[in-house]
Amino acid sequence: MTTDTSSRQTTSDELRLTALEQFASVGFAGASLAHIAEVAGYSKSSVLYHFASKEALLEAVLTPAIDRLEVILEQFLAQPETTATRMRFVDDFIDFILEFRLELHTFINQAQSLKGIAVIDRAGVLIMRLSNAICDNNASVEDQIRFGMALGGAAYTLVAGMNFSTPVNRATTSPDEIRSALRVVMIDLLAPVSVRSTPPATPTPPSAAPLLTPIETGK
Amino acid sequence: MTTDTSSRQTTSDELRLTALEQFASVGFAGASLAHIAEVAGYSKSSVLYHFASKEALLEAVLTPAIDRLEVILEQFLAQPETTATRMRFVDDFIDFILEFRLELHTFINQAQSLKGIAVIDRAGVLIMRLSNAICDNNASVEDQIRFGMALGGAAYTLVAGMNFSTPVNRATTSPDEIRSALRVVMIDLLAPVSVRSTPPATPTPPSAAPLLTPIETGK
DNA sequence: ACGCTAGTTGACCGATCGGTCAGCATCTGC
DNA sequence: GCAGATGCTGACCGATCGGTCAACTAGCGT
Repeated sequence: MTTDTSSRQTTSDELRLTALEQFASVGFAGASLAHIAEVAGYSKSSVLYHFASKEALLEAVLTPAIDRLEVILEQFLAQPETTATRMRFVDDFIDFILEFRLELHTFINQAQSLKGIAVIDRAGVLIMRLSNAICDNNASVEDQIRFGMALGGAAYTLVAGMNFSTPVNRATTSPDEIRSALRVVMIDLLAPVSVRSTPPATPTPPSAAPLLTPIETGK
Repeated sequence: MTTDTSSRQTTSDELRLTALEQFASVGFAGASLAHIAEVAGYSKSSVLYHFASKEALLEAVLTPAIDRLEVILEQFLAQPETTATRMRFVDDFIDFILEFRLELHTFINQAQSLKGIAVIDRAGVLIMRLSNAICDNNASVEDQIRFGMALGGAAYTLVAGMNFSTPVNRATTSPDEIRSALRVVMIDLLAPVSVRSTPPATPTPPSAAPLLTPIETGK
């Protein structure tokens, strides 16, 4: 057995990585086993030797990300909710997004068409729980939109959105710069929904509901 | 000739609509001509009679949305920039997103794999110009992320994100409610990039509404 | 030397893909 | 009546899809 616990790259790993890139860029339906194999430097038969089917390959590709997300969520739900734990949660979540951006992008944009596959359904309920954990009680439509835009927006921006920037921009932007900017925007997006739960003493005067001013929509 | 200028549904229209739904839900690669035809109630040959190829069908599906987006952008760029014109632009943009959510979702999430198709490339440069128009001078990384999250987040939330909500929620949420909530969040996201003089935002309410002066969305 | 297992591959399969083509209605103008 | 579009279809094509299978190679314990 090649049980190499260290960082060595096994065939399985290479195939998983290549498949992930393909799934994220051309979609699950658009990525053929033959093409994945060719890019990775193997034959289609080899792919099907390591993974029972195309669906099994998808599961193997996404499962680590979903596992990690589940850990983060459980850890957050296990503690009593304070501002500190909530911030810790947001930071963990940003770590997750940055580390598993391709997996997130794959799931976010294709979950609807992949319903029925185990890991996809599992991720679906996880996203639901995540949404409830952040918006929890009296989740308004606006709160749900804030969460959805944070999730879908991050997935898009970090994967597809970058391709619109000039190559110069992409090259000169350090990961740390992206991370801190993303953090600011994410917190800005999710702040109004989080303010609600932990104002023990300090106000938020009733006149100004957190950030929002009622706006009329003509039609 | 069936030049019916009124709202009658021609075969071409039915096919376009069905194709749009399929492209948005299972992706361009995953949507087969035979399945589109079957759902619409025609044969695959009929689809290829009205549209020269699968790519031509995609172009016919996306072009109206891109045309509309181009008009909005040109109109904004033609005027001197004031708070009023900028708000008008944001409202137009939200109208656009709501009306063409499926087209936007299709383009946003599959542009990278469809590069080379005319309408996709055209949409790509349009998005670039749009980003520059909103972030214009000294666009920081954070500004670009804000724009990307607004764009990708809206596309996701309005199409895929809704599927996670309970059916009850989906049914009881009126379009107007969604629209106004989306407007608040979008402006919240894009406000800092337009009012750059404002110091780094503390989540406290008073500083939050720089350009949120209530304006009728004349539509 | 031996058998066993893991890894890899090409040949092959039925199904489906996008696309072509000849033909069948239906309607129009003459 | 009929010539010519227009709309639509089934039969068919080569290519590619996901997946199966037998065969081959290389290493390892005995």
